[in-house]
Amino acid sequence: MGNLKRTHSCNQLGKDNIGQEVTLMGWVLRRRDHGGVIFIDLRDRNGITQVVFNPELNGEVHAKAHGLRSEWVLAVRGKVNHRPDGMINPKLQTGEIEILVDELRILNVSKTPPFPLDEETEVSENLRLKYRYLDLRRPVMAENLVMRHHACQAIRSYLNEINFLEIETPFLTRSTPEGARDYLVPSRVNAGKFYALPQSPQLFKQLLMIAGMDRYYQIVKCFRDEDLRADRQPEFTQVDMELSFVDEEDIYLIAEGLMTTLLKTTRNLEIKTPFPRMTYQEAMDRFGNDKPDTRFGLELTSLTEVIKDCSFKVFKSVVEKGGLVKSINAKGCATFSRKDLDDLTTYVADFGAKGLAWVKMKADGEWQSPIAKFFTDQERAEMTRVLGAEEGDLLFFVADQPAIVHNALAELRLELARRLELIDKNTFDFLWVTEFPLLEYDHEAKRHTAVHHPFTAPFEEDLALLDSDPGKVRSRAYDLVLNGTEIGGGSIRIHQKNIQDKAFKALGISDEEATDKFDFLLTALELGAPPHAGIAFGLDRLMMILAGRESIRDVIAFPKTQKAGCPLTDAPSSVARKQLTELYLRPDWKES
RNA sequence: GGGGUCGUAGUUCAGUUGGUUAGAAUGCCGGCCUGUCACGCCGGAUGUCGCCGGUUCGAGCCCGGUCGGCCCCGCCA
Repeated sequence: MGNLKRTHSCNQLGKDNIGQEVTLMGWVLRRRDHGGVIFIDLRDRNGITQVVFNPELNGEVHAKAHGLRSEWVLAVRGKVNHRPDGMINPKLQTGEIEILVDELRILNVSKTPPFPLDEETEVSENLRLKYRYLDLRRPVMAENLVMRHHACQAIRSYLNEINFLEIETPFLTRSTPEGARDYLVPSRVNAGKFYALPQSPQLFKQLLMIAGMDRYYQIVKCFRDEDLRADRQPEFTQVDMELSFVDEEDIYLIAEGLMTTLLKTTRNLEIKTPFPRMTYQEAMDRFGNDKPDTRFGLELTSLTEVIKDCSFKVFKSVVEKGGLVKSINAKGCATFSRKDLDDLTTYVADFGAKGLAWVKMKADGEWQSPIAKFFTDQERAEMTRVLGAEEGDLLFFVADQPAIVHNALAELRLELARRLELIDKNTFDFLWVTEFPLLEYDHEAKRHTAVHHPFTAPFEEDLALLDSDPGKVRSRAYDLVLNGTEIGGGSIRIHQKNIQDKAFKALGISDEEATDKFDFLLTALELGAPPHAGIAFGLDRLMMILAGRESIRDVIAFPKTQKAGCPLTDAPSSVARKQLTELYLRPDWKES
């Protein structure tokens, strides 16, 4: 760079700087060479400034500028010039000015980039990830990282202000049962033993409460070795927190304040608090899942009562076997074609529905439907009434076991909303979902597993049910849902050993196993554990929603592909035989 | 583990019923051009049609397999 010092960023200069001598450094975005005057759009993280090489002003520098190419790295020194009349570019922040270059230094040359770094071309994600450092030069991508930085700053200052301590917890820790598959790290100094990377700092943050830290937070990586999705990476970031001497209301208040701060910082939006709340049961009944998108209607209506004695065998037998019949009224959708209906039937089949019955509402309450004939006039009238169906409406029915009915109709509801464009992209609807069941039955493992995690406190009045009817026990867990995405969750924790013992028992964890795996926690609970509770937010998902992106990969600097690989570094990779033997791993592993 | 979809020039894509020399745009290279801003004009070069095998007189196109990207189901306390 010689004696040149950068004086401004490429988004900084305006009318007020006219006449000043400045030095900019950045990358060549585009070159417009007129034979005479040459324009270069110089780009850095912040924006773009047009720099001008005029042969009449400086022939030597102009000649040098002729050879500039895309993504060369430059330092330019020159005067800020008011652009001539009619030459102002309103699309640029710096569009009123340009730099008349006196000195050009080529800090580095570049090969022709493997893909254009403009905003127009849609480049395959694999290529973008292989050259992520080029991809991130694109302003849209850079803006996502800048927004994420500002969000983290806002989170830290908000929590610091209300007496939270940021405390680090180990990455090399022990594997615990329950939950996701662990990433394992072999121990060199302990033959045959393994660390696990944390799925969350759950137990450590509880131990920090027992240590009297009172309020803890951490913006921290968590690791889960499960398959990837657009909103799931094997390593992801949580805003993790834990508080002592609090109940649900304290958590809600602090979380709502945090979300308010985030929306203000990232989108300059004021949001309304307190957030609405809904029990798990109500969410399932009305929306079919525990993370309802409340930006639109299309709610589910139960018809089980109405049709339980009907003569339609499909519906009747489902009800007799403990199933449900539920329906969505798609207002005004009677114009859907046969193909639309077939597509939707195929769509819900992915979610386990064996069929999708439909009714097109005609004049005078008449049903146009393959299943109309199975019902009496009275039954049809009653269903029409319950669903509030009117001429022009389209009714969908799914009959099956509750889990399938709810899942299929919840997904149908979302698909209908997308097709009908019912979702306002500028709305941010938060919702607390509460009173989750403590346990759910795992048919494969033939035992109950924790819906949240094994350290979640049950409702006190439900404690007696732990032995008699464990599936009925409600937990003091809560999820925060934003626009139909679970962005956070937590619970009041168990802080008494006898309750924790009961919880392990209900999960089918024997005393021996509990002692083996969780002795440190059980011991700690007996040494003055305060009542405590916590919550964790998925930062990647939050940023994805706030940045209006479809994938968390767009808000992560170096994300993984669906195969959990990194096209840039080519991780994961083979390792030297010696590395394996040092770790007491058999180096000649073959697929059996 | 399963389903769907994509893979052709550096990039984004087109490629008919299986038929002769695989195209377009953009980028790249060269020339011209003093006010552009996705500058313009003229010219030029550029292909392991992901990979392997099969069917066929003949395969970018059909079939089987495989690798990779993306979306989804399962999975993700």
